[in-house]
Amino acid sequence: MKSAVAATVTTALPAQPQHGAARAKVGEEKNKEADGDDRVILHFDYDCFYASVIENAHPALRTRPLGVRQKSILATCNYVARTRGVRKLMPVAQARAACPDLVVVCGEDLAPFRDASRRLWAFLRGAVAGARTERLGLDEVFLDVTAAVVYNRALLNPNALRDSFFHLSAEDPERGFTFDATRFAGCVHPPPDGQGEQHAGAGAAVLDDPVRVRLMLASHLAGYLRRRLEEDFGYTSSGGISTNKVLAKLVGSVNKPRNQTTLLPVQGENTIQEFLDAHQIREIPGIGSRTSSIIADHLFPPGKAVRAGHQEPEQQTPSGITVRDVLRYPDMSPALLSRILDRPGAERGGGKKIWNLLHGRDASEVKEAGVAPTQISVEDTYMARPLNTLPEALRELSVLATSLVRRMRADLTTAAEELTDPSSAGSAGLPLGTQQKRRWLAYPKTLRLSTCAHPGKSGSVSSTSNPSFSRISRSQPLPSFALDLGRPCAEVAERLVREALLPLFRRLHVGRAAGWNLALLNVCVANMVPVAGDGSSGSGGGAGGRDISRMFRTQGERLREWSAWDDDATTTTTTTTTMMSSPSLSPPRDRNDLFDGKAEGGAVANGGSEEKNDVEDAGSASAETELWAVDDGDSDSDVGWEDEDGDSVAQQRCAACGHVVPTFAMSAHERFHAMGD
DNA sequence: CTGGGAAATT
DNA sequence: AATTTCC
Ligand SMILES: Nc1ccn([C@H]2C[C@H](O)[C@@H](COP(=O)(O)OP(=O)(O)OP(=O)(O)O)O2)c(=O)n1
Ligand SMILES: [Mn+2]
Repeated sequence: MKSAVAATVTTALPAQPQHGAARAKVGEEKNKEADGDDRVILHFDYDCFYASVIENAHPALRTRPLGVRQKSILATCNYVARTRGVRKLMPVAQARAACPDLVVVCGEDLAPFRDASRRLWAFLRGAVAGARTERLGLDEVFLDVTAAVVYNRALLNPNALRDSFFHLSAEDPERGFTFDATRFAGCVHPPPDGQGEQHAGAGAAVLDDPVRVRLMLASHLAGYLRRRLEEDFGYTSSGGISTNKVLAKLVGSVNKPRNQTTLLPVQGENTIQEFLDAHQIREIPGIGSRTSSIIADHLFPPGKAVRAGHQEPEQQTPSGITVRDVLRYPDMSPALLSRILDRPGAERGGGKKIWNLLHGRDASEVKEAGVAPTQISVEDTYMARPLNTLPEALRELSVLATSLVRRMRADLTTAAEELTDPSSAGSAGLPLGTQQKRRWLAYPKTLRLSTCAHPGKSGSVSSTSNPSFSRISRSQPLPSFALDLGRPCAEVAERLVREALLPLFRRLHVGRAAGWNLALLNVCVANMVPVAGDGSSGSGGGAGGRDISRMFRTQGERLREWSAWDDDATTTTTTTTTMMSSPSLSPPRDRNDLFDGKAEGGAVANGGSEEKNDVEDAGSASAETELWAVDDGDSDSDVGWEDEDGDSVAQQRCAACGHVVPTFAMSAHERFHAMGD
């Protein structure tokens, strides 16, 4: 609250002569509402992520319609299933009706997905020096690659654009890749004339349009990173390239599976607004179902006029209102939006924020995620048979607490190296085989228990956008014994139940000894305090190998690496010709030294955590045989991975189950054997 | 027969 | 402690 100086946004801008390539003063970000094209942001969204994790562990499933189930809905499904009418978040019964031979795998334990997500994130975060990375959920990553792109723009050689080299580090000239700077990688959004809707590779970049050149460079960077994710890790993704987070994410969904799209403003056209106008407001990241329906109800009151003509009883979330509908509404303005959305508990600058999103403006920074989570929770639902008696509740609390303690140890501790060895700053230094002493990276201060009562059988209101019933929660300080690493998880968990969770439970349901009809329990630790000497964002679950980017973690240092070229970028428009690095260095085409395929977060004892992924087959009774039958088709089971190239993928045979698995996926496959069964 | 989370904001 | 957003 110290200097709310620039809070009012008006800010006359008399003296801001810099144009185009002016880099952002990183310290302040609030009042720069100017063009908003001073950054370059990449967004990655892994394709059908949970399903991809399962497929990498069981490659035979790749060619089959696959759904990943949590209780009675499918969290996601692969693209084979989608062509057969299966959709994300679809009830299992409905999915099976649409696709009788759907293979259904249980995905209630998120550990495998969390683990895969972390390995991909560790790669992305070490891949581009000076870039900041932000994770959103398990399968999305934003990268702010402005510094690297500006640097590489300065090094472009106009006389040899086709043989350009993209530097991933200013310090190690060999780190990078070759690319053709006369074209974009992947798709561009408004599709260039003549080209079909889908394909791009779009036209030569005009060298004097700095934004266009930066986006061109970024498209190649995104393409390179996506190729690494696919070839080295086995995960395809969709990429979006633009100048802020909301646009990068939105445009990435234009060409969905295994593709990427760059939002490329066309001179003299209102490219960005036209792109946004056609979207349903609910589709804009940051405008959720709640906001969306409030706006819709205000513009088209339910009792009155007919909406646009097409309001079929189907149409779940989108609600039919487009960005254009909102912006064309009489007297629409940030202030009007604020009034519409105003209500107790509403967000402070809500109207203005929504207004900006509707215009594609998003000044929010890509926030570097700390290695340690700020919250860990474990939950289970009991829709089929709600909890009503104390023994039941205690049993479930015990299960959840055990799982929570295990996760605390996995995600909040690291191998304790220390002990008179400061030389570990540089690189690896793995304590081989020594007893796994671990120490806390951060410890939680708060324990919270949440419950949720069953909605009730008498068909209460199930409006599409409200939670069927509200959660209630109580919290208390986390007892210190919960941090004792010397005791078994189960023992700590039992004590946690008796001394903390049960009291919390009684506070939640005062005066009722039974008959709560609970449909959900959630146990959560939060309020993490970083352990001194480590910093919450320091080392931890990151890649074990050398990670150059770690040296540029702070903002000041981040800019320093690229800064020599950043400064004169504006003045020297075409004088960079002599700075070309030799493309003959030719980057390592095949193998990436950042990837050593080791397990990372799951170092802590993990054995038989709960259930492995059970496979069910709808059509036939032979559930198990579907998965483990090796002989069915060695030849055809991997067809999907030879799609475009015609190159075959290196494969190995799993010693445990005999299955043929691509080399890159072998470590994931083996992890599945280790997990259960 | 409608998951299992994580984060920001108030 | 609750709501809302995101996946
Ligand atoms: N309401 C949601 C949304 C997502 N997820 C999980 C399952 C997804 O696999 C993963 C990623 O979410 P996405 O929306 O990106 O969906 P997918 O990656 O599965 O599919 P797509 O290829 O459309 O990105 O997060 C979930 O459990 N519940
Ligand atoms: Mn995804």
